[in-house]
Amino acid sequence: MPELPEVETIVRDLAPTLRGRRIAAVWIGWPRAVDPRGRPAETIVGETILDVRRLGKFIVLQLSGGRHATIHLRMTGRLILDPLDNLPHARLIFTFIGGSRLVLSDARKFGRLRIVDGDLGAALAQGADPFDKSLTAQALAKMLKGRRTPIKVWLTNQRYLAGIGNIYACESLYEAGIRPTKRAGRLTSMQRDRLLHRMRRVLRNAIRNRGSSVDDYLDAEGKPGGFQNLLAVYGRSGLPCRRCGTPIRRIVQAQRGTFFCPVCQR
DNA sequence: ATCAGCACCTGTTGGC
DNA sequence: TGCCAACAGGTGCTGA
Repeated sequence: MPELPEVETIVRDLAPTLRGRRIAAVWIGWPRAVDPRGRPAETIVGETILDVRRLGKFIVLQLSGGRHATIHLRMTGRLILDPLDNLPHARLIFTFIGGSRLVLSDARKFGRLRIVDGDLGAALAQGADPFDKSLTAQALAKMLKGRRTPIKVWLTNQRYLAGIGNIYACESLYEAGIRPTKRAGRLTSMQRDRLLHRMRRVLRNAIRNRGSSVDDYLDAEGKPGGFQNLLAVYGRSGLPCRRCGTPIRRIVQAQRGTFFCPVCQR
C-alpha cells in the first residue's frame, strides 16, 4: 500500500531521470486505468515532463503544455522504470524519446492515471501535506475541532491530511501514545502536539528507509523498502509490543484493520 | 452536510 | 490434499 513515504521514494528516484523526457507513446493495457474524469491518455503524447512531484499519495508529472499527469498507485500499483524483464500485470506503459519506458504494473487494477487540465488542487481535493510549514499545532487543532470520528479514521481521510494511509496512521498513533478509537475532536492539546511531531518523525524515518514493503510495494527500480522491519504495530497483532511486551491488538475501524498497543496507547 | 457501506479487483490465506 | 470463501485496503460513489 504505497503511502506518503513510498510515493516520496518513487518520486525522488524518478525525478532526475524523467525531467526533460519527451513522451513518445502511451500503451494502454487496461482502459479503466485511465480516469475518465480527466483527458484521454493519448493527449499527452509529444509533451515533455518538466518536473515530477508528490501531492499526497499522487505522483504528479508536470507537463510542458501546462497540464499535469497524475498517477495514483492505490493498493498494489507499481511504477517501474525500464524493467529488465517483462512485468506481469502491466496496465500502462509510457515510452519516451530515446527508448526509456515507465510501466504501471498493478495486480488489482486499482491504480489510476489522470490527465488534469486545470487546477490540480481542485481536481484532486487533497488536504494539507504533513510536512507543510503552515500545518502548525494551532492549524491541526482547528481541523480536529468538533470531529466525532475516531482519530485513526480521521488521519486516513485525504481531505484533511494528504498522504497518511493505514500503516502510518497506526504507527503515528503508537508513537504518540494515542488510542486509535479516541474521537478526533477529543484529543488534548498535548496529544495533538505529540501526534504532529511523532507523525512527522515516523514519516521522515520511513522515507529514510525507502518506505515499507508489507505486501506489494516496490520502488521505481523494482526493489523493496526497508521500513517494514521497523514497524511497531502494523501487521504485528499478537506479537509483543516493542516497548512493554503486551500483545499488539487488531481491531476493525471503517472496514480496515487497526493495530495498537492497549497499554502504551491511552 | 456528513458519513457508513459498498464497489472496484485479484492474489493469498485459512478453514473445512 | 484440495477447494473456495474470506480477506487485504485507497478511493469514489450512493443512499441514508
